[in-house]
Amino acid sequence: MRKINTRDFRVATRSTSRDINRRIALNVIHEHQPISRAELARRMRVTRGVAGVLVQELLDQDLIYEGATGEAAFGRKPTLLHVKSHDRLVVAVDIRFSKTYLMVCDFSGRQVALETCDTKFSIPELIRDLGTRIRRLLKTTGTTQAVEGVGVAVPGMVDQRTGRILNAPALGWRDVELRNPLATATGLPVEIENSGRACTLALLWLERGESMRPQNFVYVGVADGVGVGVVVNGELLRGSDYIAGEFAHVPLNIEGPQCMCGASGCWEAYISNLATISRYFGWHLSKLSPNKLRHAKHGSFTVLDLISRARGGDQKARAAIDSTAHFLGLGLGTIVNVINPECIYLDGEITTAWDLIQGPVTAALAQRALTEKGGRTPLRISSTMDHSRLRGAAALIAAPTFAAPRVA
Amino acid sequence: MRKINTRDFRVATRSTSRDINRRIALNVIHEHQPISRAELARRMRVTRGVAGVLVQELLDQDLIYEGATGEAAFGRKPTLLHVKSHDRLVVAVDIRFSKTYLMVCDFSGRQVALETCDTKFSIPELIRDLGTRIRRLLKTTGTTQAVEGVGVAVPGMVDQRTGRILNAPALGWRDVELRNPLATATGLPVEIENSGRACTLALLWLERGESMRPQNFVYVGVADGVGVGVVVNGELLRGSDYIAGEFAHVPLNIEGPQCMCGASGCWEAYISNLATISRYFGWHLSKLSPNKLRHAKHGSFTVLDLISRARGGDQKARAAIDSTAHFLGLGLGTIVNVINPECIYLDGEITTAWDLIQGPVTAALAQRALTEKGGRTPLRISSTMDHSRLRGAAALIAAPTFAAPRVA
DNA sequence: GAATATTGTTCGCACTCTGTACAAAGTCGG
DNA sequence: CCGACTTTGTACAGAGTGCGAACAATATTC
Repeated sequence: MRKINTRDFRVATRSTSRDINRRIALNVIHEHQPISRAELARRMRVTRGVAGVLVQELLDQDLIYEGATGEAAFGRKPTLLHVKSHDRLVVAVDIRFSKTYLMVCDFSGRQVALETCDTKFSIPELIRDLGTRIRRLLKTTGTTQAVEGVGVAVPGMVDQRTGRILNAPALGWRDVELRNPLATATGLPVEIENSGRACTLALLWLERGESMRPQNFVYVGVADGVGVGVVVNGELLRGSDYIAGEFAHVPLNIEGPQCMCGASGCWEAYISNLATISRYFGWHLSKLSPNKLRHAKHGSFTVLDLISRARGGDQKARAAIDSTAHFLGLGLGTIVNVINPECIYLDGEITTAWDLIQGPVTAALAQRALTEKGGRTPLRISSTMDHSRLRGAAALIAAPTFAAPRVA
Repeated sequence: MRKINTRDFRVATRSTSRDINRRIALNVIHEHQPISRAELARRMRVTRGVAGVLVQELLDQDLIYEGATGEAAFGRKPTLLHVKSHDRLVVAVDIRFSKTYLMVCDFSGRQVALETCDTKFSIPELIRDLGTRIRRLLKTTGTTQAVEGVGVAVPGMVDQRTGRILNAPALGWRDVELRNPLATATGLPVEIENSGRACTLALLWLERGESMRPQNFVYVGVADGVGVGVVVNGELLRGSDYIAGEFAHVPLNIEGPQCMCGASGCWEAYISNLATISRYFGWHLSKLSPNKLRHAKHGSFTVLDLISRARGGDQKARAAIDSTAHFLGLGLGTIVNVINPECIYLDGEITTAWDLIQGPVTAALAQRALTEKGGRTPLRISSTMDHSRLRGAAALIAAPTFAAPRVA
């Protein structure tokens, strides 16, 4: 039951019905490929005549192609249809503190080329560098196919509409323009998004073959910080200024440890990798000197080391991880009470110890959830895909092809 | 950019365009009434021909009517159109611990009849009582017009889809069926909703004349408990089990005071009227005996008394209110970071002291908000309308007439 | 009274889905 | 091999849409 916005709506034209149904057909083919026209018609509950016309238009637009002839026990054999994704290319960029990753991939997220380089912290330098690298990358990888855009994932708050980076403390950026300069430097459309939300988009748009994603879910990625993405009704929650979904800075205790964001007691300050390691070494996060902080963040000792120590019998390591698990579950309880998703996807190094932390996490979640069913919200380990941030950046460009048309 | 659900979608038929445009026309007329066909055509950016046909259909369906002839400086005078809401009736029911309110009103929320009675805590008794009262109420108030349904607001968690009350601690109900028995008892369609969300629906659907509501906002009502409703893209956030939006039980401090919900340190435990009064008297909420608790909840001393003492110079009262204001602002900060609404509507007795609390509230909000602009999210005092819960209950029945049709 | 302006209706046209008929291409059983 | 049967894919008339232009109705201005 959505209210129509009387200030900004779209009336239906005589081609609106066809637009809607063509898009539905594309999605059904994408989901069930390879599929015949007749099967498509049955799944869409339209006549084969209409399905035939829709398919012809999608063929004309070069969005799908006819593959081999299929098998059937009886009657005429069907011609099978596939979505054309292997020759539609995207450049995905993942900017982190340590490194910057560039990937060329197709619309389904399949990798074509990959490149790593040091992160440039000066914006003009970054833009110049990315421009030359992207041009060279496309030249070397046989750019016979058209590249349709550049997607960029950044650890920080991004206004996805204007393409400005509002605040990226990890990179030291505050209110800088990135999209437009990069678009002119590369001559391609550019989209920018927060890295946690980019991962969420990858889950929403680029997962096929595996079990279907629900229309309502939350993604939680634990790394140096905590990235969260919220999907409601099949759509990423963006909010009025495109900065919604920041569960990382919901407090567990307003009198708790200082957080990087300036406030105190944020969930992130309890469960980030940095917090877990600090807990092990007995550091006080808020009292760390900048030097020690940098060392803790990018030192040689990682959460993975901590986990292996815990597995080796180190009780202090085990306690640090259990504590993180407990706080992780408490925060998930808040997400369940506020968003009530069908499931929550968890990502990050800490999830490799899922066998160790599952107990405390689900116990803490059930403790704070308001309903018993909410307490049993399924937690799924986001099958550690390679380069999920890069795939999310690619989804920024690929998604509009498949998205539902705006109506009413 | 919404993803199409390939398991559950709606293909467009040849009447879909007309359905969409007819509904848009109804909403534009509702928003700008009285309005002529030509003006409607201009606002919808369609030809006058199409607008004329849409209007004719709405007239045939008895959803609008032709009013007086308007004035124009030049040319033929327009016939003005109005939405027919005064002869479409609803029964609204608001069940509280203290009293139960019944109202007959029209589709715009205009009151026709009102009745108050003691709340029945036994479900079979409640249903029998409501059934007879509704029948009698409709008989005495000239039921020449058809009554289209019964909307019920309940303080507690409600599965709006099945009409079951999951948990209403204030009334002592847990997992009870209410909708279907009441529907058979009254012979009318019944919809049930949590009272906080009902108020949100009233804001979304039944406010005209005043300034337009945004498509993204949050409602926060502070009473014995705290009721919250979240509106995203013009739609109430319901979640996968219809229990989303429970910001009342997001923690401020997981080691804080015990909350009625069983968890500790919930926002509600810091800012409910009960918490404010307890703070004044120096009670510890979690240590109150059931007897004292009942007295505190329904005793003669209310937050309004506390406010008048504060205005009279009582420093302890002033401190208690300031403290509540501070915690209120901290929680609003969480809402801003998670939902990023265009504005937040505040309701409840405490808002009558807005001149006293505005400072601490906005300061605390800005303290926790991640962006400067988020910290300046407008807070609006929900212009204390009479019976906002009842109007929300009415909206449960009235809204489907105006809602956008489901497509794709 | 003629010119002008605005409202509201009508009609041919292009575009859409719907239902039916039909051609194409295959299996099965004799 | 041939006819009965099944399934796929296409073709076409029909009904429901929006689009654009023309036209009638109504009122003001000069």
